[in-house]
Amino acid sequence: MASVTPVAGDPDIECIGLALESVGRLLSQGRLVEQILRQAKVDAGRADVALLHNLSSAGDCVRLGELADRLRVDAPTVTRRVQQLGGRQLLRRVPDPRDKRASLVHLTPAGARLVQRVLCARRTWLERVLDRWSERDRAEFGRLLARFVTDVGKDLEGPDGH
Amino acid sequence: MASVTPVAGDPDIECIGLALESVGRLLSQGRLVEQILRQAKVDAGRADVALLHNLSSAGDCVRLGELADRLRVDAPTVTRRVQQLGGRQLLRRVPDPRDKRASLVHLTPAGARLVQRVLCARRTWLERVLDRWSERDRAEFGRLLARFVTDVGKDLEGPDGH
DNA sequence: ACAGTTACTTACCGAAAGCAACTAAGGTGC
DNA sequence: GCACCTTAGTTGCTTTCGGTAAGTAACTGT
Repeated sequence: MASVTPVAGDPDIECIGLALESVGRLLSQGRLVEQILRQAKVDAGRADVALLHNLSSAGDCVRLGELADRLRVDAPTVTRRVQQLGGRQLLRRVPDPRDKRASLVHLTPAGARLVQRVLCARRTWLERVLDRWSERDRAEFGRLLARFVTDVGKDLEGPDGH
Repeated sequence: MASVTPVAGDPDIECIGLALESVGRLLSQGRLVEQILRQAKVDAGRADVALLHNLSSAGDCVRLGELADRLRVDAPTVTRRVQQLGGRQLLRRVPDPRDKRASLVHLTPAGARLVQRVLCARRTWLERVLDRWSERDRAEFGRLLARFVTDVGKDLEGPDGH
């Protein structure tokens, strides 16, 4: 019993679904990511790195709420990470001059260096993994993956309003 | 400060890395997956589903250790999941006749039905997300994603031996 | 100016997985 | 056949990550 899907759909869809499941497990499940972080001599969890990286690509001075939206987590999660990272001098908070409820966050030089180390380690890892890929496959993979991310994002925002 | 990568590498690599980060967050972080599960009326976590699905594609009667290898988690994790899923009659354990230390696991009909519901919901979701994708892009995405998974797997096993 | 909303915080909880230490069963050498 | 090591699984404890609920302070529309 078990084994095959009785209701067969588009085989490409099944293939994507299966691979996506594996990718999700690989990427989320400590192991791989933490290994890259250790190698980058970075003492921070995945969530920390994601926040810092996001901050680095978001330009200076982002509000906490915007960070939450970008990371697709909710407010308390961002609050905690920011507090912790602030304590470690990896980012700094300044009050928003236009809204006294809010605060703006920006990377410190140390935070920026950390992000660079992570990006560098990730690039090294990816280059190793994609070693035998053709130039064309890499470009195609990047393009499709990016498109997938935006389409999933749109789908998440679509049904229940923003 | 911040913003761009001072050390630029292959732009495709950067693009893939960036998208991969997003995909990882999307797939690991409850939200999306749990939404699919809820819609499939499945009362089980991601880890449970991953185990059951793996079991379903592994054929009958797999040992716990083999499950751990396939899922890339360690033994205690599998033990706990199997205990819980066994209690819910979604899988059954039988002692391994050839090794009294080990036990074999197989899906029950209820477990197989659960997996089918999840696959079905996932297919529906993916079809919606990939709605406007060309046939060619879907096929290409599936191919590249699958290749990526196997290459990452090889990389994980390579350095430190299996 | 008062009600309602927004931005963030605090406190509590659950899911998932890792590590260390343990038990039981299987194999090896002598 | 008996020490000895290895392997399969289990149990207990810890960490990381994130969500929900409830609260406070600041903004905003009428």
